Amino acid sequence: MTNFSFTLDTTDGRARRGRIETPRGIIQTPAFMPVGTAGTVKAMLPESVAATGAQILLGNTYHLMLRPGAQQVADLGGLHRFMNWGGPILTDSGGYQVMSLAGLRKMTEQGVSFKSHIDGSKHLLTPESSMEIQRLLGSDIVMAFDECTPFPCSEAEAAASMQLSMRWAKRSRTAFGERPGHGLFGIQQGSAFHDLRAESAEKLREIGFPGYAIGGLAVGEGQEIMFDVLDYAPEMLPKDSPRYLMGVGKPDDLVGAVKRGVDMFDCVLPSRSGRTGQAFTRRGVINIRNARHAKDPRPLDPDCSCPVCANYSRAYLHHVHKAGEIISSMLLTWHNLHYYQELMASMRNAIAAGRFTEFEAEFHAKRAEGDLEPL
RNA sequence: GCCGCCUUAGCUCAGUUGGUUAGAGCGCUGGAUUGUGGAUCCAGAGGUCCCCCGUUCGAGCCGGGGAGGCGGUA
Repeated sequence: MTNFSFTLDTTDGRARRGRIETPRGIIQTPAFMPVGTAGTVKAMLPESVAATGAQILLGNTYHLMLRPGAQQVADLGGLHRFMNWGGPILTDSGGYQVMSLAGLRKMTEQGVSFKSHIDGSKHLLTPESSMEIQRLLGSDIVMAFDECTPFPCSEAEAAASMQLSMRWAKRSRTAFGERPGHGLFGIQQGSAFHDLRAESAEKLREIGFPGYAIGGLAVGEGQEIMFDVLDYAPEMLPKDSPRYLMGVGKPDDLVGAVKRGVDMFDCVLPSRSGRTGQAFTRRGVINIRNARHAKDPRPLDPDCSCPVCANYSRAYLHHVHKAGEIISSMLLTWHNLHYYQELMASMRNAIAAGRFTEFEAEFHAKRAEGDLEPL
């Protein structure tokens, strides 16, 4: 198991059950990757993240480049050792920050110069430097450097952005070179335009990657448009490689995307929402700060097997959240990540059993019931 | 007892020479958050301007009286 490989075990409709094998461990797909931007899944110990069932984490080139610096991470033994996570790590290339930090950067054909939001210092990210930084970090799955195309945008803008990302994908592939045990993923762009998505997929396939991401979604277009794109975009990518939908999403986004043939996801929502008081449950989303939870002795989700639901009441979680206590972020993030992993596991089981359609119906039926009746 | 200062939203306080529907921060009640620039952002509710009388076209603001609080002093 010294190389990087993907095996497709079962399909059910367009939904796929498979596994990615890396020297650092196996990733069962469909998979959800918790986001650990700056070398930590905020509010979580690595062993707690592992206990939720997560098999791979996401880290970020841009943030680690600024602080503490890629070379420093490398000098301290690489990101895995630095943050005490022994499993696989995927690193984003900085492409998302090209969009999200639009006010702090300048783009050229060569790459993107950023003005650090921390100290104002200037930093240049290019396909070559992004590959070098991700190599220094030691990430197992490296993402090509791209521009996450904003939404909405005209077809001409989407085309120009996609073409640039494809030229950068080629440069990323060249700069990545051959690194046994590590994989470089290309990223499809093209916004919500079918022909651009097709052209992007074709260019990526010509370059050749061990995995492919669908980028530029979940950027404000809404679920309906996103699903429209996912009705055709995954099929444009090779069947025998993992397909990674970047930045997605809410639980029902994940279910709809798996149904349409997506294998991997990452999203800040379970961790960020955990810090701002939102909990994901089988019955939908609840906001723990709402006054109706103040005296409720019941768990967040009575059907959840996580330690938070086993040991803490909504009333306690309400109290510690309103009091601004650190444990509030810890417990809600833990529950949310556990829920996401249980959701992925149940989808994997459903695909393996050939009953994804039934699973989807049950998933939506439970949510339609709504949250627990007030006491 | 006397002197001074104070009293406006749940709390801490702004409020111009008297002029439409009296504001802020925090708190409260909700909402948002999708490859993390979020102790963030958005919205809403909430007032007998201590009470009474007077002046005035018009008073949170001016005058008189009263109540309560803080400080000083004998």
